[in-house]
Amino acid sequence: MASKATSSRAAPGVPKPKREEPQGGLPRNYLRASLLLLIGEAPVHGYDLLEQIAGLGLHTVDAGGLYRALRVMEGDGLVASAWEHSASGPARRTYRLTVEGGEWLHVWAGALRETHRYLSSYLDRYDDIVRSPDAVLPNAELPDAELPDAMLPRAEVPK
Amino acid sequence: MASKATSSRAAPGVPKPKREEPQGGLPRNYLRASLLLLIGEAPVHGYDLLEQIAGLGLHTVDAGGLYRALRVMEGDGLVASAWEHSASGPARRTYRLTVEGGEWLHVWAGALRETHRYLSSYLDRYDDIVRSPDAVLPNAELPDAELPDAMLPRAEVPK
DNA sequence: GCCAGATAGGTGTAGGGTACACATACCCAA
DNA sequence: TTGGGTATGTGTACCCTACACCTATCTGGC
Repeated sequence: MASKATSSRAAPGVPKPKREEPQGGLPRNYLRASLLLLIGEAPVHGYDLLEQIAGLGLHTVDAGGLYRALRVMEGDGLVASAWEHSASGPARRTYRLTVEGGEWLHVWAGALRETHRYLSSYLDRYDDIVRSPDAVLPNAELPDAELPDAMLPRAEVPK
Repeated sequence: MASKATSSRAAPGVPKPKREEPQGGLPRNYLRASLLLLIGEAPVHGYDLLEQIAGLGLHTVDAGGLYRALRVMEGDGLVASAWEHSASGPARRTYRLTVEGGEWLHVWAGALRETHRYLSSYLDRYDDIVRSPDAVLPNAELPDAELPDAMLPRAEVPK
């Protein structure tokens, strides 16, 4: 297998696993959590969020989904918005955090902190397996050989 | 609000947010990833996994979902199973990793390592907000006051 | 014997978040 | 006036998750 399918699409040889989704192994509802954080840092509008949010791991955000999430969050009372008519370009809807949104940001941060700890545990155990001499694993971390690069959970796993 | 609803159920006062789901902010497909890790450590059967997997953050796993995931993973060729008739108790289906399953474990570990880094970044930025004197946040991390403990993303956020 | 309970594995299904395609409108420069 | 960047949205299918429910085996107590 392997051959040469570096094209972000799944290799034809792979039977079923279509886990090359953009969000790979990011937390559930991470979009919501990220939006709360960014809006909590400073009031922003959607298009700005669309560009900033890549820095939190959401590289290929669906713009529509982001705007939809914002409207839903406003409906839930987590954020509030106001139109801002700039001299250049279309009007922009600027969001700010509500009190309840702030509470939820705290809650989310707590949950993500716990997730962070569990991931540390997961990765430690994984490293133990890989380093283990009596590796149960069929083939341990081949430096740069057979591992099919087209079936990644996320599009790319840099660094 | 707040009052006294420490009962793992959502407080009645909360308008919409039903984010008190068991899996809170754990990664997407974390069940699959965890099963791969555990089976990679040593061959096990489903019921055993059901008990072990809590150690990875999945405290309230749905047993049916776990068994279903195992069957699907076997259908995908990630694991292989064999019946084991013990002297005491019902027969158990023991799973082991296939070569392809091992490759996917590596892939998942890479994705989760990246997620781990992004969560570090998220939490750093959150701490910056909380510590910030000119906090944009309506109310910063009340030590143990108003924060409603019944609307947690995960059931409990210990330690 | 019989029944409760632990062990062990499984199905049905509704809900919700995500991904992808597509639509709309404003403003500016060529 | 046409294209492209800015800015905001809708429609919808898919798939994971959560919850309820079911079957079967074996052991121990009454």
